[in-house]
Amino acid sequence: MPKRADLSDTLCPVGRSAELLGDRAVLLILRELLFGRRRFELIAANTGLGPQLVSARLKMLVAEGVAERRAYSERPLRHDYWLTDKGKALFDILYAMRNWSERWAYAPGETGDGPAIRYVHRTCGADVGTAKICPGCGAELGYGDLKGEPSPALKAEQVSRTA
Amino acid sequence: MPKRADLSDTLCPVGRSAELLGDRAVLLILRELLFGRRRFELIAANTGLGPQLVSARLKMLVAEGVAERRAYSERPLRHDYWLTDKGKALFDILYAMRNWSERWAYAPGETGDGPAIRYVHRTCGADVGTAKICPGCGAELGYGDLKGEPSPALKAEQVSRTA
DNA sequence: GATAGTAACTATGATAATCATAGTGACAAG
DNA sequence: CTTGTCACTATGATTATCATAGTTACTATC
Repeated sequence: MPKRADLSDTLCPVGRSAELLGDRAVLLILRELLFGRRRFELIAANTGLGPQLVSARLKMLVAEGVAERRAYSERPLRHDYWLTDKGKALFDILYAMRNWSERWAYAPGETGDGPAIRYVHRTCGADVGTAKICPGCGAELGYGDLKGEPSPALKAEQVSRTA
Repeated sequence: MPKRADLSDTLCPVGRSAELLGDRAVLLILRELLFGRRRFELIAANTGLGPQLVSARLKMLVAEGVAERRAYSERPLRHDYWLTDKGKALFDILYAMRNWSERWAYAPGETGDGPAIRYVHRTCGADVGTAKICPGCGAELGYGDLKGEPSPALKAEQVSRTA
């Protein structure tokens, strides 16, 4: 393909974020980072993406100010990736994606009898289901407010990817 | 590139929707459909995508049950594209993208003095800003609840695309 | 009634992004 | 001094994307 058209100068807010998020690799890497999986090899394994793609996208995310690269060990020198505030704010989008999928993306019974990931509000303990505000306490739900519990089937899939 | 890896069988809800949404063309076309722009040529013009890409993606969206193709004229035979309920539910995701961009994706003053798109709650008239629930009446905000008003600069951009 | 639109597409060739696989550099452990 | 770990980089085959032009089936105008 020719160089993909650049949308970063459009004034449309959906277009702007589409430039960043309209890319499978980016979405998967952000999922990993939002789940607190920060190491290169773990991200590559969990997403199934090749190291070259992971490398290229992480560099881009750092350049965009969405993630930052930190040394977590000096000897041997090792780096991992953390979300910035700008990156953490993407939680709302990925959470909306999760909510849509739980409702529309599975065949009946495909996830067992519950959702693929059960989310609980950390501060009040309520199961939030797919709500935008906590049904227990009415608080808005943002980055870090939820504790996710993958279904047994999903957990098994995750284990098989890293094995 | 080789055939892109298929994620549609992953049990992760973010992975599932990433298969659909991790594509610039899809996001832009969904934006058009959510804004009520249903005709092929208009979608192509507003997104800047070539007709072949628009055609391929619309076919996919129809196959996925996100959109449907309807005849709006018999003589001459002409078709356009409408969102299904499954498609309308994607509003939450695009709205979250818009909210993120309004906060993080513009240089200071780039959009004038307000947001790139001002959204007003249809039923109560309140300016919702970038809230998830209406600050005026407390209602949840979904597809069709909001009336968007693009800033003068964005409106000019849209006009220039269709000219 | 021949020419010029209009709208929704399809066809073609050049280019570049992606994948799979293998390899590198710097260090630690046995 | 060989093996292992981790964060990458290198290479070649494949294919999606872009730009541009063309097609089909009508309607409207001259």
